[in-house]
Amino acid sequence: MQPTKTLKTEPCPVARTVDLIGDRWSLLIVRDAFDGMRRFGDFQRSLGMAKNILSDRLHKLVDAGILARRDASDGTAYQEYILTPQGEGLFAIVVALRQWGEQHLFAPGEEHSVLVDKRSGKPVPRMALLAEDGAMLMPDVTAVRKVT
Amino acid sequence: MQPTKTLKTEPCPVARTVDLIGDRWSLLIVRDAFDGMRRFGDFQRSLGMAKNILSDRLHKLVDAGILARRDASDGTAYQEYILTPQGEGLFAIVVALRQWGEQHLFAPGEEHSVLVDKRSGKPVPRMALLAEDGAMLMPDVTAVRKVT
DNA sequence: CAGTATCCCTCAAGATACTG
DNA sequence: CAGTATCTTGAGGGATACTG
Repeated sequence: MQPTKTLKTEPCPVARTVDLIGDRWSLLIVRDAFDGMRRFGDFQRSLGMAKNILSDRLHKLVDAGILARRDASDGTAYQEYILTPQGEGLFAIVVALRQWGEQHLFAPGEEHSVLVDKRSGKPVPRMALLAEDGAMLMPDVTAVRKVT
Repeated sequence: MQPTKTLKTEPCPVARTVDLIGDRWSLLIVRDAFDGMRRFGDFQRSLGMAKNILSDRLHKLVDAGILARRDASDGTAYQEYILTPQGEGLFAIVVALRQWGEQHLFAPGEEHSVLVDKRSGKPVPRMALLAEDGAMLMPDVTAVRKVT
């Protein structure tokens, strides 16, 4: 028996994604990367996590093709971790998590961070799933189907 | 020290959401609930997880206001678990996880499930973050800001 | 069938010391 | 500063037996 069942071979994409990044830290590292963070120490201070765990997660994210490890741009001997195009694809996930949390996990008036459009300075609208004609797709008009 | 640092009081909504549902099973239970699943045994068979863990997760999801526990509609003595409005709000997260997984975690031609619009039968478009004027918002034109 | 209770084990996570 | 290595702990997860 494997102690924790692997979901890597599940036919459901949700399951595979959760298996890959559904842990306590990976998505928070990615969030910080979206925020422009690149260096080991910056992540570590920002997240307050143990360095060995951070090291492990960074390697896993690199192996998964989500982050790329590069020589630091400032000429020091160190590395920096930047999002790959595949990693940038996680934006929708991070935004969806953020928007749900903003709406449901803060007391009224409680301070929290919001995502804004840099150009206008205004908070971004709520993300939604749209049909081809632009209508909002609610859960009940969608279904899961198998394809190859 | 608490063995696992709590993120419940973090100012970042992403962190709080991850703390709440960022585990191996919660989002898969929610996924199944979106698929119309309601009964304990159905979840258990679908997910293949230990019953005690399922019991624990269902309680936590109920406590979090994501699922509601009701008497079964078929007159049996048992309960069913259905998504609350707050739980339905997780749709965007599940869809975002699904779409990223579809794109990055399957070999070409490998069978997987897709989300379709029931009315047209066609796969739904990729979810994206849109500005008020309908333009797609890429990560680099957004920033995180604190508000109260 | 729908759970709850118990036991066990693994691994994620943390603390700390160490190296280049 | 940027990591790696080692040790310890406890929570998460699993198997199984039990109850209504």
